[in-house]
Amino acid sequence: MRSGELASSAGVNVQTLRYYERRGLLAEPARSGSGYRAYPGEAVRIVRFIRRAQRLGFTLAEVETLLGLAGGGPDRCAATRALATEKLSDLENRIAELCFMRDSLRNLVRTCGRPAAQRDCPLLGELEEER
Amino acid sequence: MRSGELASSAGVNVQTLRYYERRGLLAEPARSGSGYRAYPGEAVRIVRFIRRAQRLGFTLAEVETLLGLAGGGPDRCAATRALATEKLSDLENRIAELCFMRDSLRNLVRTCGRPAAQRDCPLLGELEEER
DNA sequence: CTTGACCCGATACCCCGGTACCGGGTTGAC
DNA sequence: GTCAACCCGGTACCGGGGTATCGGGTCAAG
Repeated sequence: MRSGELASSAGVNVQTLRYYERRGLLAEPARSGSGYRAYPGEAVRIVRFIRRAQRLGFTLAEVETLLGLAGGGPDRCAATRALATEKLSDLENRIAELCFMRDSLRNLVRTCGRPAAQRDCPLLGELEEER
Repeated sequence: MRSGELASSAGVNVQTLRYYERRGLLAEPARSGSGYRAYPGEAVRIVRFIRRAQRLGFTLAEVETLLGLAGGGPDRCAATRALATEKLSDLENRIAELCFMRDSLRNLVRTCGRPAAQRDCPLLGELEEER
């Protein structure tokens, strides 16, 4: 698969692929005789994975770590487990905060027809007095 | 409260406060005779709110919107509600994706002592074959 | 009345995650 | 055998979100 094809099927642009390659996120692919990159089919999944992780708020450096986790054998398990566990608690905190924010917005939507004093939004409510 | 005090109690640096002020996130505070900024006590909560929202993946532009929601009266309710609703579904999607990622990492932690073929991580597992 | 910690505005710079542009080579359908 | 569509490496640029630095004014303890 050439770079244009990979780019369009993974939904990124060609420059971005080269950028990922430079950053070490995407292994350097084989080259055709004339120097064109020849990606294996799995590259599509890798690139999509990168995008997904990014949407979830992981940085590219973290994505690199995440990709490393997948490859480690049982020999590297302790390190792998430590990394995964750390990411996990990070994730849990973020989920909890987002849920709080979500509940808070739900309340706002439910009550925002009322005068300010009767609204109920713990998140935004604390700012009601100012500005 | 002067800028240094606000900065340290909200956990940001003084330049950042000025940056937020330029961006319109933080109202211009009153000034002392000699031109020093004099922030009201609530500024601490506002700045902390900004940081929290950012950690959750909101951009500063979105934070501005969020701050706007708090102030809107019932007259601007329709617009407010629309914005809040939109953010809400956005939030819900992100929560769902993060939960998927969390479950996936949990499985990895649970099973990563086994040989690769017996591990169970839908997220990372799909990358097991390559690299 | 000096000295150190603080503040001011302005400007420049930094990292991240790309994106665009350049001059030039390759491919392949017509 | 030409022409559009693709690819190459290199380099420059962009927007977001700050951070650092400069030259100078202010405040308060000693």
